[in-house]
Amino acid sequence: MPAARRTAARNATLGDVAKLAGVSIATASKAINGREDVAPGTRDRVVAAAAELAFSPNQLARSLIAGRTGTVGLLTSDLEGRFVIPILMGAEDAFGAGQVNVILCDARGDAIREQHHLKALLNRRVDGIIVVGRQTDPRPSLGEQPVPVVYAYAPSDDPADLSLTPDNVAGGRLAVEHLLGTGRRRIAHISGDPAYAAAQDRTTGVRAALADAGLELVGDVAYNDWSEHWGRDAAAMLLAAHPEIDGIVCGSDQIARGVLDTLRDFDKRVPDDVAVIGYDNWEVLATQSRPELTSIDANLQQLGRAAAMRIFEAIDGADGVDGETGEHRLPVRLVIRGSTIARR
Amino acid sequence: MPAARRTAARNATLGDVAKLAGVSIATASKAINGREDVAPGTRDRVVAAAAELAFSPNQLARSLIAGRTGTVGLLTSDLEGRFVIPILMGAEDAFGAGQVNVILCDARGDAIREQHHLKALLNRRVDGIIVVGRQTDPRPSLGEQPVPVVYAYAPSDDPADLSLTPDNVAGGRLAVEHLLGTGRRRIAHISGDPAYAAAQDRTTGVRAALADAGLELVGDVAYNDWSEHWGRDAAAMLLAAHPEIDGIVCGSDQIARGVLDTLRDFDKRVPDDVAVIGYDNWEVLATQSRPELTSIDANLQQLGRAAAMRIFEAIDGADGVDGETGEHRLPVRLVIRGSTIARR
DNA sequence: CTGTTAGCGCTTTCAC
DNA sequence: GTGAAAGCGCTAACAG
Repeated sequence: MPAARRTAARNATLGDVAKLAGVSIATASKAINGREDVAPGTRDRVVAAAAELAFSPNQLARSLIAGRTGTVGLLTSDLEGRFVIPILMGAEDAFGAGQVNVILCDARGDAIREQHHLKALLNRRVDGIIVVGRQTDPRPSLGEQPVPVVYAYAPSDDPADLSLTPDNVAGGRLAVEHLLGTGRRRIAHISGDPAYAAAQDRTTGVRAALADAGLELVGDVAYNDWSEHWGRDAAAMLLAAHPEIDGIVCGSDQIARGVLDTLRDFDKRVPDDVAVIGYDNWEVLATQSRPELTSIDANLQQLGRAAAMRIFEAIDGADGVDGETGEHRLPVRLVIRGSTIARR
Repeated sequence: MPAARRTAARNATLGDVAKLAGVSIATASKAINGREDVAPGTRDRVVAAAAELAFSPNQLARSLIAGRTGTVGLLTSDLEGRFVIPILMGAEDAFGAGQVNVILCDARGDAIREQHHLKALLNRRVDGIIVVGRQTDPRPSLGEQPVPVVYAYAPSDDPADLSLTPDNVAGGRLAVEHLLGTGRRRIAHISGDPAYAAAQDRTTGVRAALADAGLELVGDVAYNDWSEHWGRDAAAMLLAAHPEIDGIVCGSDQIARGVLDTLRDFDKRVPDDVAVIGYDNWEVLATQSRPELTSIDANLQQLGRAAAMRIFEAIDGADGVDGETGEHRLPVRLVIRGSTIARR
């Protein structure tokens, strides 16, 4: 039967170490864990024995006693992995390397599968669960659970839950303020599916920033979907109707890529004639266009970090005390590239 | 202190269930696990009690006894998550929903961090480890470990390890055979970093398929990096030197996207004048170009599935028997879109 | 069929 | 300082 490489010898137990060091299991335990009440000489013998046997403490047994596993479940339906990977990296790092491990479960957008995974995670006694949606629209709450649950990227529809989401309103604002800062005044906005909260929020920010400057959008917001195809078509329509446009805020980097294509077809120079700004800072798209795309980054790694920290705060906090609830919007960040400011 | 939603009551234990059902813990265990030797009436009482208490068996305790956790560690440095997510999905599915859970660790390309994660995974007593590289070049072996290790996507540099990689030679072949099938005869090849095994292997396949048809590549293989930028530049150079080209095999979808850009600049119609084929079938790139990209898909989900199955075969197999070793190349697949065959 | 007993590997009192 | 003993939650013999 085909299989993987043969494995090395079975793991040594604390008992093996104790025997080799000539002490009791209890003493070995104390020595290994650096407790004070062990004689220096004994400690050295135990540590040497552990090294010799390549002893590695069984985390299962420890967790069983401690009632804590140091693991977090990440429940997602983000098939692309675009959002979930940075969030996972942030969660892993929340308490320094190797303190927390993440069990990643992909529900593929299926509620049944999500329930299965939820149950599996609880059986494994994860210390908490981070639910990562694939859009920023509210998603069904998991309800009350025996461990803390934090909703990341997509908020829960239950205000009694804690949700951490990127501040899309601020993102829209940031985009427009940057364009205004580069001297643009005739700004249009092309976005994705208007049913998405992300689309609405970003537009709100865009409009607010323009209003603050005494300006309005050129034309209506062009909503449709988040694709490059739509970016191309929408830009063509907008430019035909409003040739004076000198700046375009896009709802996603994909849309922005399409917009760049069309601007090229129209012989418009970017950023000289028209500045373009994307959203998501999806590197593979943003850094490979010509020119490269200025974009809004949602700081997802920090979001993941924050989510993990909230979980352990909830555990460590006084029992029975309500945790923070509601939707918290985390700051986003502008990443400037050549599509808004010409390279020297 | 800000924290997550308050948690529900502590988990019930088997003891709680047994007491409520008026039986011993052992009997409760048997009933819960559907063992035969329990009277139907008793079983019902136990099940009812478990339901009432929302009992969920502590997997830690079970694993401690069984010597198996039903978890697999996924050790990666694929920051994008482009390869690792499909592999993870495959591994999760290897034995039906919820049987296996995956702990995903991102080493960020740092050897120290990788060692930390490896140790953490072993302490958690994962049943095996899948190592996912970010390119198909051989990577350093983890050496002998107490659990089976399978290298996926990137092979190990130690032939004593088991590695599962996509068959890049077959992929190059497949690409050319498809172009030949659409009547192309003057085929060029633009690829990425020639130091990558993937680049060399794909080129080997490309050349072999052409030779089988009594043909040769038009021009030299254009190697540089895997970017859209390079795709644009290389295509411009190739078309200037060889205007007769009617098919281009690209080493990545990113390169292919750049090639499409240049073909447009040169007023070449795709696929009528020139057919273009990408590699990786990265949906966000392949389905959003104009026209959409035909590409080679590495079947990573199947690769992940295979990797997980090998791990459990190694565990279940006779102890002391060597597992299969060496690099195994798994079949890839052609995905046809508009860049090689015109839409009706 | 059911319950008693032992024990997975570890930590933690609490005597000595 | 050190070690014996109890126990985390569960399963697996083995008696009854």
